[in-house]
Amino acid sequence: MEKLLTVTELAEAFDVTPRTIRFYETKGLISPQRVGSTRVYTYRDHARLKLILRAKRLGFSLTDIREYLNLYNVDPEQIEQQQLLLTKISRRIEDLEQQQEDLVATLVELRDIEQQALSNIKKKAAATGFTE
Amino acid sequence: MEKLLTVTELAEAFDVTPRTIRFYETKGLISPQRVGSTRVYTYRDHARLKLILRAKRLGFSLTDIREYLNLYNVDPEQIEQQQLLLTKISRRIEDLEQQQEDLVATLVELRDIEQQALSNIKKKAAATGFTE
DNA sequence: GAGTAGATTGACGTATACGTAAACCTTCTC
DNA sequence: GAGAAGGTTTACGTATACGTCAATCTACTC
Repeated sequence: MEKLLTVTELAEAFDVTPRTIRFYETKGLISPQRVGSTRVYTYRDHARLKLILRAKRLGFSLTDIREYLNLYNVDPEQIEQQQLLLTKISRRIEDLEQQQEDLVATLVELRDIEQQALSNIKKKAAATGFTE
Repeated sequence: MEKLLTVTELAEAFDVTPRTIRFYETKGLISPQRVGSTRVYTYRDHARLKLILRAKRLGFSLTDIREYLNLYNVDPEQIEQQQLLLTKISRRIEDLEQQQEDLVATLVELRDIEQQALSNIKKKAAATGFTE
């Protein structure tokens, strides 16, 4: 038996607000079943939201994320769809590789500043006479 | 002698609009000299904009970027400043390492989908009798 | 010196991504 | 059965990041 979640429960699981999840639904990112009018979320929805939030942390727009999620649902029988899928994926991968470069470069610089800060503190400590 | 650039020239160099650069100025991200009322940008401004746009690609908000740029301008003599700098940098680094994880995970999944698509196409080609 | 090219400062418009409040339903619980 | 708890939709509000004029001001150029 699968444990079903309410909006609030799912929201708390990922530290977002229910409003956010409902908003994503209006944007077509996630579509839970209903019991009456109440939304209920399955494990699959949980996994889907996880994907959404990960993509958000990477700076994707909700529209981009919708596109991204759709990559998972392409009919394996339709060759043309698969071909199109390949080109879309290629573009995404290129973007992410660019981002990876940016990330590495930024990390290098931050760690450099960090080292300088440490050395500055050391110097000052020595100059002030930390042995007293 | 240093080659000075106008807004439009700098904008073209990075494929953004002059409006964008002026907007960044109102946000305190970049502050060129003036000749009369006209903005002129030095090589340092060029480098600074490069940093800004790189951070943007990583999904930083302009406010975050302002903070980020300020990390470069902390007085090396003020130990307290340097201490504060260290904690700020640590947080940034943590964020970026999280992002790196996200990135790697996403890339793995995309490449997986890519392989499946390729295999789907291959199968279909075989089934349709591509030898004829 | 009239025109054109490119710069400037407002000021308003717009898309994205939610926050927030109002009004309304169910569903327990006592 | 009255109320509290948590769900729903609808609608307006808001911060961010610019786009898009409009009006104005030099600075050449012919």
